[in-house]
Amino acid sequence: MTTTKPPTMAEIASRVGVALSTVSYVLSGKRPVSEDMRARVLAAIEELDYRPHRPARALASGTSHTIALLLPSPHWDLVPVQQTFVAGATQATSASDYALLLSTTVAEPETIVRLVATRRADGVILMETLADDPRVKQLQAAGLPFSLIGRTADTSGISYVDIDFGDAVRTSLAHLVGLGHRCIALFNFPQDQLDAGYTSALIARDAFEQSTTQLGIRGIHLTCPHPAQAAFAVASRLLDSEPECTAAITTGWQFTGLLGALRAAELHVPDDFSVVSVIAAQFAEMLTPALTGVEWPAFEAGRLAAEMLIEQLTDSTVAHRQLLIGGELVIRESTGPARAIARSPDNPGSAGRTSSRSAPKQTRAPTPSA
Amino acid sequence: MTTTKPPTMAEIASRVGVALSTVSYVLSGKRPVSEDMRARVLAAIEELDYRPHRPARALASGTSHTIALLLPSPHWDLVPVQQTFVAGATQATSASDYALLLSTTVAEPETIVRLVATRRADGVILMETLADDPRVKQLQAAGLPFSLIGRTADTSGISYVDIDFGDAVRTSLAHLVGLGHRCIALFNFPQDQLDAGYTSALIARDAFEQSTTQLGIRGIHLTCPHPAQAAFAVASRLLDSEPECTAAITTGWQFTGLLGALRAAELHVPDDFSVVSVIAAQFAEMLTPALTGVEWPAFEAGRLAAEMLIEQLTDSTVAHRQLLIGGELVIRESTGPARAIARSPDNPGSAGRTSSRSAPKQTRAPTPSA
DNA sequence: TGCGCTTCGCGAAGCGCTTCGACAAACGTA
DNA sequence: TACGTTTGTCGAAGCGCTTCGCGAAGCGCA
Repeated sequence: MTTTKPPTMAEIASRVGVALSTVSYVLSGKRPVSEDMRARVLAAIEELDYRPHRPARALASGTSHTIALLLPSPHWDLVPVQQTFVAGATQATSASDYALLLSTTVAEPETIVRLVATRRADGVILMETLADDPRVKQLQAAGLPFSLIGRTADTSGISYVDIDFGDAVRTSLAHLVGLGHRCIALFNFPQDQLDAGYTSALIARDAFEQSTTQLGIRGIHLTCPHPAQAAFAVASRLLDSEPECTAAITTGWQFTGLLGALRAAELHVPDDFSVVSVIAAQFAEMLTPALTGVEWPAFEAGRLAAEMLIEQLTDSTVAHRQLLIGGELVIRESTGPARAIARSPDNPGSAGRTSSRSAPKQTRAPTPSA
Repeated sequence: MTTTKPPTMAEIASRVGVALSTVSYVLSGKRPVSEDMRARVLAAIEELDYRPHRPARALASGTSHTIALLLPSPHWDLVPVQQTFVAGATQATSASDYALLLSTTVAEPETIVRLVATRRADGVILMETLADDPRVKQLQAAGLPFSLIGRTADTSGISYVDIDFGDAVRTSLAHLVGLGHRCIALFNFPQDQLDAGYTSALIARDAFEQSTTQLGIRGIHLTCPHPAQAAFAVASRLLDSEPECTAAITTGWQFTGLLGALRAAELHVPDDFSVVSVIAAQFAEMLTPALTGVEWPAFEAGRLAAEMLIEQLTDSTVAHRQLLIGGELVIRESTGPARAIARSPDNPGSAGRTSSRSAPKQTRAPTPSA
């Protein structure tokens, strides 16, 4: 309606009485411009509220100043950490005056290349990578700039930032072993994700098996179908068949099912059984008992992934950067000393209950607000 | 490295031995092209794997085929429903061969217009609208196409899709009243959000006050600072001072604080107190007890918002569409019949406990997996 | 005073596409 | 057979910007 045609560079130029190219050089700084001229041009730009026409710029310069972020699944059931990755990437992107394109990896892997082939984006950020990711191969084959949130098995020549999952598993194990636990289960991602080569799942498994062996304790590696609902059945079976297992580590949402199963079996957390989540959602402390778990600087990670990519785009000679960021194990109420006496199949939650109930942590209420 | 220059339309044209413009018309269909010619052109396109250069197209046509989605806050602490909105919008966007730009509304409201002024985007989707939203005014003043997920007080001439929050509050109230509750609290969004004019909060309040009056029951309207952690203190105070209050409706995450306070007061859910969440996150059923609450087709909503905008962009004569989508109250384990006897301040959780404990719903365990 | 040198601004040639007017050929009608 | 009409194709003029080569001053130095 009120849409007056926006001013172009030519109008700025003619208004100041200067060549079009001079205006361009004032803006880009790619050639020296006298102080006087620069000031006059900038004044005109200000006055007319001139904005460069991005597509025109993209056409002339051959770069769109845009990066694409590929979401793992179209329905986007991101766990909070992933969501935070996206937030971080968004922020870093706009901070560098880039734009962030959101896209889902649909069935046809073609999508990935298309974004860049059509010059909609200059580079790509990939999430949820597989150990041997076909998308990475495509990008490499096409010679397109990209960075990863996550990593592949062979990381030579690629830029990524990932959370140090292996370290988190080791730290969690150490914590539990320190509390006296000698038989610990790992509730890993679904089996099909392991089979597909989902890197985090593989790393968790390997770190767990290696570390339990090293520590000389018994480790039970479990995979849970459908992470969100999951793990209730798997956990019930475990509690039933492995009475000496007194603690578990979950890689994510499996803890909900696990906690449910523990409740159903009338086992008390942490007196009868300890639980650690290697990815603790922000609401870990809102649960009862509050969940001990590893917290990650996911916003930072997302930011870094974007920055790494933009750096690559800006300066093609820059070296690839690979970043493993550590998490922090926050000890809350779901972990405690191991019971002295093993559960008996008949009388599940009995052993040593009353005695250990008087253990230090018993604040059962969530943090009251001020 | 292997980056051969991608083919242009001119190359397609010369390869087929046809004018550049003909190729363009084959692609756009804006002028008739003979069947024979079209086939030859398409073959060449296929053969050379030609992709239109988007920025060039944008420059020539004056439209970028891109829409921008403005996230509420830079740190993006979206509740799951909001996240799902975004997912829906993403999907609809790519389905229409549009691109979706993600951006955060930073302090300077300037951002909104910039995206369009620089022709990065043709239109904007706004989330988390206020009753009197300055961003909406800006967009209207600038004459830019936009659609809302949410709505403003004055919705004349604007396209939006919103969830029917008022209806959800009424339905929830009816459910509780049907169970015999006569004094019900509403845990609304933080006071500052109400003050800022956050539409959903206002609607919830109004629907609640109107509906309780109509039903002839007592309604207690509460606001909770900081939704995520929140509500513990507010809830404790309520339980303390209002013994006859036997149920509450929360607009979101406040239920975690409320449940905590109930536990601390040794009140059993649902025997002593019923809880409904008007926005039930996907993990409502993973809680113990599983949460009764309203579920929303948020993916649809996001999809629709994007489609409405794209429709506007495509056909400027199209009428504005306003859509209020309903949620479904899913009754789980956190609501039950009201106690017959009121709590006494000294003996909080006693009244009628044992008797009502044998009520129908007592499946306390999460859904076991198959 | 004249030489080469740098400094700064100009003009023009694209970037890859859309779109408009023109025009040749094929059609219908009188 | 001559005429207007449609149908299908072409050429060229941009869209708003970047970038390259050129040249006009202005400089120091002999």
